[in-house]
Formats: sequence, C-alpha cells, structure tokens
Amino acid sequence: MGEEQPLRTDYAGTLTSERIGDQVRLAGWVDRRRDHGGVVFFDIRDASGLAQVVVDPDQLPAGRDLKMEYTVTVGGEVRPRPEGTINVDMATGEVEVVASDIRILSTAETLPFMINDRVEVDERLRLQYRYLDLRRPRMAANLRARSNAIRAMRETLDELGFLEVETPTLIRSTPEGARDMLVPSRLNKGSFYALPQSPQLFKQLLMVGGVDRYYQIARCYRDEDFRSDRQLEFTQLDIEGAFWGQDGVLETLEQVIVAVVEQARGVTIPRPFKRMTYAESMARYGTDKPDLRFGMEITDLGDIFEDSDFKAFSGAVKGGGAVRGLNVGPLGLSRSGLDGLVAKAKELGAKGLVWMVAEDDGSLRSPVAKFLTESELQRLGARFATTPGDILLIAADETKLVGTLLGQLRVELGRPKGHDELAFLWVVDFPVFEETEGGDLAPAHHPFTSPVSVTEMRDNPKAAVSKAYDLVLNGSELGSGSVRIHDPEIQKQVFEVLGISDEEAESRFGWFIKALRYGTPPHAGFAVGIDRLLAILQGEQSIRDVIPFPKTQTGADPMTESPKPVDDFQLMELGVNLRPEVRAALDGSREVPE
RNA sequence: GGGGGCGUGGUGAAGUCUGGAGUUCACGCCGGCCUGUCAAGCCGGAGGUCGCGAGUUCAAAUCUCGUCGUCCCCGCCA
Repeated sequence: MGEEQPLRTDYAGTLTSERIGDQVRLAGWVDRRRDHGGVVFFDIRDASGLAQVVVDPDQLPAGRDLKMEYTVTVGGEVRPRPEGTINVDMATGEVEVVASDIRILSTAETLPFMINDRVEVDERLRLQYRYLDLRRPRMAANLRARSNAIRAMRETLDELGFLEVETPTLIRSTPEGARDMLVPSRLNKGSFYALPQSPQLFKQLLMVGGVDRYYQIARCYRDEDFRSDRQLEFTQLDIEGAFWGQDGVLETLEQVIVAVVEQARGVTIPRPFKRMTYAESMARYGTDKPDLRFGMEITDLGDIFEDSDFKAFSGAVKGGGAVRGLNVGPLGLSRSGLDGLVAKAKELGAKGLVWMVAEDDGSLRSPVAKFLTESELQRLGARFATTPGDILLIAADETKLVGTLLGQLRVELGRPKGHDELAFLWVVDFPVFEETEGGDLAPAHHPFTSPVSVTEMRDNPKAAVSKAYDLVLNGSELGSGSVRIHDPEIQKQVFEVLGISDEEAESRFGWFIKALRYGTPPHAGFAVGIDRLLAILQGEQSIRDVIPFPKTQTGADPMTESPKPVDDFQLMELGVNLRPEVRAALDGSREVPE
C-alpha cells in the first residue's frame, strides 16, 4: 500500500524489435481503435509517437470501452507482430504491446474535429480548440521544431561567448515606426507604457553598459494589420555586439542559421550565404527580398527602345523611366490568361503590360508587334534568348513602378510551391532613406542606423547608403540589422536630416542620446524573425502554424475570446475613460441578447 | 482604409452559375455482427434555422442588399 505505480515506463514511439519480451507500461491517448469483436487493436499515442496495442476483450473488457482521445495507461509485453502484419509505415510497426492491464485515466467527449493531418479543418475552429489542434502530428512537430531551433540558437551563441540578457517589455512609447501596443499605468494615472516593437534601444544600451555580446529570444509587439507572416506579437532572435561590424554580424548569424537548419532539416547548408546589394536586388528582381530559388530575372530593354517609334516604350525611356521585361517561360497561357496578367498589372498601378509569345519560327507574336521594327523584335528575342513558347512580359513606366510590377509578376508566375529548397541571401547596402509617396524621406531602417557617409547623407540623401543589411530566405524577409550610430553628434545629424528637430529629438530620445556621450563602443547587431524562419523550415504557409496560440486576422483569440471589455472598476483604477462613441458602441452591442 | 475568396448535420466536401421537398459522398457519433487490423470491414440508426437579417418570388442553400465571422492581398509594418 502507498507505493504509487508509475503511469509509464516507456514512450510508445520508442518501441522496437530490440524490446521484444520486455514488460512495458505506456501512457497516452487512444488514437484509433479497430474492434474485431474477438480481438481489439488500438494505437496509443504519446509525445513520441504511436504504438499498437492488442487486447483480448474477454480477458480485458476495458478494451471495448475505449474511445478516441481517452487517456489510458497500458501494461503489457512487447511482442513481434505475426508474419504478414508488420506495418512498414509505422516507426514501431514491427512490434505490438499485448495488453495485460488497461486503466482509463480520463475520458473524452466527441471531438470537434479529428486528431490527424488528413483533414484541413477550418482555422477558426482549430484556434478555438487549439489544445486539440496541437495534438495533431503536424502541429506537434512544429512545436518540437521550434524548441529545437531555439535550442540550436542558444547553444551556438553560448559557444561564441554571447550573454543572454532580458530587456523590459513595459517601456516608454516612442511614436516611430509601427503603432505601439499601450499599457496604462495605475500608479501614474494618465501615463502609459508601450510594449516593445523590438529591444532596439535597450540592447544598444547594453553595449554602452559593457555587455560585449548580447542575445535574446525576444517577444516583440507591433500593432499593425495582420498577414500570414505577421502577428501582433512575434518572436525575434535579437543579437548585438560591441566593437563589432557588419562582417562579424553576418558571420555569426550564418553560424546560427546553419545550426538551426541542421536541426530542422538535417542538412548542412553551405556558407557563406550569397550577398547582393540592395541596388542590384532591385534592378534584377524588383524587390529587396528576392526569391533566388528561380531565375526569371528582370531584363533592361532601354537601349533597344530608346529611339523606338513605339512611343509607349521610347517615351518612358526619354522621360527618365524604364522599359524592362521578364521571360516567364512557356507557361502555356491562353489569350485570356495573358489579358488577366495585363489586368493584374493595372491593378498594381501600371499603365499597361505588353505580352509577347515566341513562335516556332522564332518570331514574336504580340498585339504591339506591328508597332515595332523587325530589328527591335530580333534584338528582343536575342536579349531574352527565347525558345518557342516562351512568354515575354514588358513594362514601360517610371523606373520604380516597372521594377515593383515585374518583381511581383515574377514571384507570382515563377515561385516554387512549398519550401523544399532553401535560398538564403544577404541584401546589403540599403539606402539610408526611402522616398514616401508624398516625396518625404523616411528612414529605410530605424534612425539609429549608421550611414556610410554623413556628408553624403546630408548632401545627397536620396542616394545615401547605410550600413544596413537584411537576411532573406525564399523571398521572405527574415530579419534586418545594421551597424549603429555610436556618435551622438552623428545621431543628431541623422535626426536633423529626417526633419526631427533638436527639441523633438531631445524629448523623445534624449535619454538614449545622453547614454551615447559616455564612451560608446562602435556596435552592430541584427534580429531574426523566428516565426518566419520556422514557418519556412517547416513548410508552412503561415506563421500561425508555428505559434502555439496565435490570433486571427482581427486580433482575436477564439479560444479565450480575447480581447474583451473590462470592468468599469478596472478602468477607474487606471484612470481611463472610454471615448463616448466607443462606450456607446459597446453598450449597443451589450443590448443584443446572448 | 481598400480589393478578393469562403461560410451547407460534429468534421471535410458536392449542390449555388441555371430558384422547385434538406438531396449526396467520406470521416466522426449511437446500436449490432465480426480473432490480425492499422483511414479495419459489414449491417442499421441518429444528427442540419444551408452564418445572421432584410428583400425579390407562388417558391430561396441557390438571386439582391446589408451584416457577422474567417482567410488571402494592397495600404500599413521606422
């Protein structure tokens, strides 16, 4: 009496023929039951996998009572399966456990959906019952992969002497970049904390503080609209180093990524990763995050058409724009399919799109062929090295628009399904500023990024290059980093060029710039989006599938039904009043009977 | 803020274009049979306010408008 019996001695997924004859006890969920009357089989599932249990229901009537997702503990002997009944699709398929004892630990109601990967269940329902969804093999594998990846990051960085440091998640709001998530302060009514968009300034202060090499698995918050690769909260591997520069950062991150990919995929990817300047990436791929798993590069045609009689082309070149095209290959598109691309181009803001099809005799068929000379058509065919059936898409417009358009068409028409291949790329030499649609300058990275030349930044800001770099995987931006400004004077000048006055800079960032005055080492760093990295490594379309408890596109959690209004008392303690129209809308919705 | 897709027993789908009895398929659920299955099989059964609300019509899952939910995309994401 009193001696507690263990619920299990072994994990189901570990049983092999080496264990034949052993008495084992397994604990897990009833995955699937196959009742033959005189003999009952069921698969028991635990975190390690599945094993088949055989029950003689005359000996063990409990075998008849089992239903899917009951939790049970089963004692029995590991036995080889009889001739011809070995299941080669199952890791433990050579053996089975002959049950001598079955205890039902808990029962389960009829499930809202099946615990398997065969059915694509509505995602809202999956999120509402996420605890069941996580039992599915695919999701369980994603959780495990995430844990393994993060462990690989920690091990690699620990080995390199990095210090893991936590930074606060209740910080001062700095109305730059994305919208802040705000938290009202009870002790300082009317004041608010913000949740960090990244640990950016704190990690820089750690450099000032003498932490030579820093990293953190950091939760970040950005209150912007959702996408399949964006959530309100997400996780970054954040790193920073003192007396460090771009080459050191890239070198270190490559080691981390290689270790993560080895964990996740079991392959060693070659180093160093490819590098490309921002300018080259924009010219060849029309984007700063090119998918290098396929070619289909953007080709400049300005020299062919600058003097063409076809004004749509020559006019664009002479007006300072560009004529560029893609050879998207033999897609076999019908006339309506091609017209669909033209419509698509117009949706994207282009004046038009010209398509051409390479005929068997090498000529180019196109609605605009009659406006072009024989020589122009021949040079086109040669430039694209066409083979019969190839489709050319040509756009003439403002240079930036042409690039964006062709870049999007390239991805749409050429991007491989899935993520079997991994194409990592560093995009370097980002511009300091991006031009907004209004013509204003906005920092391409954050305003603490070091320009290559302060003089150039002042005199020719549109062309100025910064010490900023992005990591791209399969056309997805995994993260970005930069060499930081460590000189308070340069920091002030950057604010100045951005149109932030001294007073404004002082009131917003004075606490930070002050720190730079006390002996700041040159430093640099990076942040990798862990959710995006894992989603791609796991072949998932959305980061939601590598986040245990994500939110829907409207920021809701169907399981807990958050967010929810709070008690008036809670608001009162915080000194917060809802705006009248918000209050009215809430009261209105409360009148609706439940 | 804008564009698009989807919403049908517990689950996944077909039916919607071209209105005519809640019809069909697979899984699950309930009952029965069955000693080698592994998505077990066979027989029988239950289960739906076709997201919700208006409108058109003799008649609406189907057409129209609105609304809610969800997904994808543009904007946004220093």
